[in-house]
Amino acid sequence: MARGKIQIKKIENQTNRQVTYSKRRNGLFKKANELTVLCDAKVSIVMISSTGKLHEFISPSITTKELFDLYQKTIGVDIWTTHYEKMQEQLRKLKDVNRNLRKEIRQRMGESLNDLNYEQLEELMENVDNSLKLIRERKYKVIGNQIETYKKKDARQENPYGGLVEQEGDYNSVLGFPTGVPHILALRLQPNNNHHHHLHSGGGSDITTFALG
Amino acid sequence: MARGKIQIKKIENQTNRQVTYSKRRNGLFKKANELTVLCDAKVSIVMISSTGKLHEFISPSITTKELFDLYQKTIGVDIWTTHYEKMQEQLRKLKDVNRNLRKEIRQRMGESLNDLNYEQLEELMENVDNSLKLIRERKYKVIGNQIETYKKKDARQENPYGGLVEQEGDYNSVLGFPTGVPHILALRLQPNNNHHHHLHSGGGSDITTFALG
DNA sequence: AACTATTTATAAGA
DNA sequence: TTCTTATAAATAGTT
Repeated sequence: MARGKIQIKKIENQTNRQVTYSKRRNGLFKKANELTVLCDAKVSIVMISSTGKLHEFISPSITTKELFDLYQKTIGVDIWTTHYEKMQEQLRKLKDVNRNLRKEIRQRMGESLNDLNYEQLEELMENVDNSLKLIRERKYKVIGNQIETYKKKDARQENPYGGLVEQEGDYNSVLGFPTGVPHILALRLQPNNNHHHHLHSGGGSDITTFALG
Repeated sequence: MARGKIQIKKIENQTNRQVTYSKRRNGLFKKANELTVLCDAKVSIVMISSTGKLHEFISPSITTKELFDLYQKTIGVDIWTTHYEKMQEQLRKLKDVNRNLRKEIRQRMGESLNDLNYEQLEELMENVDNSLKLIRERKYKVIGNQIETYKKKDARQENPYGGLVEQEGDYNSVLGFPTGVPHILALRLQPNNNHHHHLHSGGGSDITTFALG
C-alpha cells in the first residue's frame, strides 16, 4: 500500500513475509484496539504466523476465556466444558459420598434413625455393640501399656515421642493415591509456564505474544 | 480518518457508533484476510458489539475450534489456572473431609484405634455406649409401632405410608452436622468455604459453580 | 449505501 | 528491529 501496490497473494520471500507479518499484525492490533474504544466492543484476535508463533489481542474489558465462553454459548462449540464438567461431576460425587458418610456417623451416634426399619436397627445395634467391645478391649490394652510405660519411667527420662503421640494423617490419600505418592505428580498440578510470554508495550492494550510448544 | 481527525474514545451517539462499528469491522476483517494470504498466517477474530452481536473472522486454512485447541495447548492452561485450581482445592478439601469422616467411622467401629490415647478411648467408648442406648430405644419404639401396625392391619388394608416407610435423606445436612459435632475426631470436618465461589441457588443440587474470571 | 476529502497504513528502502 | 516516505487504503462526515 505504499511505494507501489501489491498483489494479495503469499509473499514468497520469507524475510519479506515475516517483516510484513510483523507490520501488519501491529496494524491489525491497533485497529482492533481503536474499534474496542470507539465502539465499546469486545475483540479477540488470535493469530499464528507461518513460523508457528502465536500472538493475541484481547480487549482490556474482557478475558480471552470469557470471550471464548461467550463464543461457545453463542455458536455452540464446546472446548472447555468437557474438562470442567468432569471436575463438577467429581465434586458432586464427593459431596454425595460425604453426605452418606455423615449420615452413617449420625446413625452410629443414635441420630437420624428414622430411615431405618427394625431389621436395620437390629443390625446397627449389633454392630455398634460389637464396636463397643473392641474399643473397650483396646482401652484395657492401652491402660496396660500406660502402666508399663510408667514403670519404665523410673529408669529413663520422659520420652516426648512415646506411645501416645498423635500421628500425622495419611495426606497422600487426599489425592486418591494409595500410599507413598510420588510428589512429582502432585506438582504437575501446577500451571505449565514453560512458554515465552512477551507483552507488546505499544498502545497500552493487552497484546500478547506466545511461542508454540 | 477522513473529513477530519477523530479522537480514539467511545462514540457517544449510538447510531454513529454502530455505523463505525460496521465499517471498521469490515476493515479489520479485510486486513485479517490480507494478512492470512500475504503471510500464510492463521487468524481468528471474535468480536462482540456493544449491542451484544457476535461476529467472527477465521482464516480459511483453519477452523475456529482448531485454533482454540492450539491456543489452549499453548497458553490455555493459564486461562484455566485460577478456575481450575479453585476446583482442585475444593476437591482436595472434600477428599480430606471424606478421609476424616471415614476415620471417624472406623473408630466408631472399633478399628484404627491406635491413634487414640486412653482418655480419647474412654470418651469414644462412652459416646458409642450412649449411641447404643439411643439405637436400642429407637428399636423398641419401632417394634412397638410395628405391633400397632399389625394390629391395625386387621381393620384396614395395608397402608404403604405407614410407620416403616423409607424416608428421603437429610439433604440439607450435606455441608455440616446438624447437631453435636463429634468431638472425638472433629479435625477440620467443616470444609472451608472462604473462596470466592457462588452456589447456584436454583435446582437445589449440590453442584458448586465458580464465578468466571 | 455512496461519495470524497483527509487521515492512516504500509511497501520498499535505508 | 526501527525509521523514513511516497503512495495505497481506510474511513469520518456528508449526501
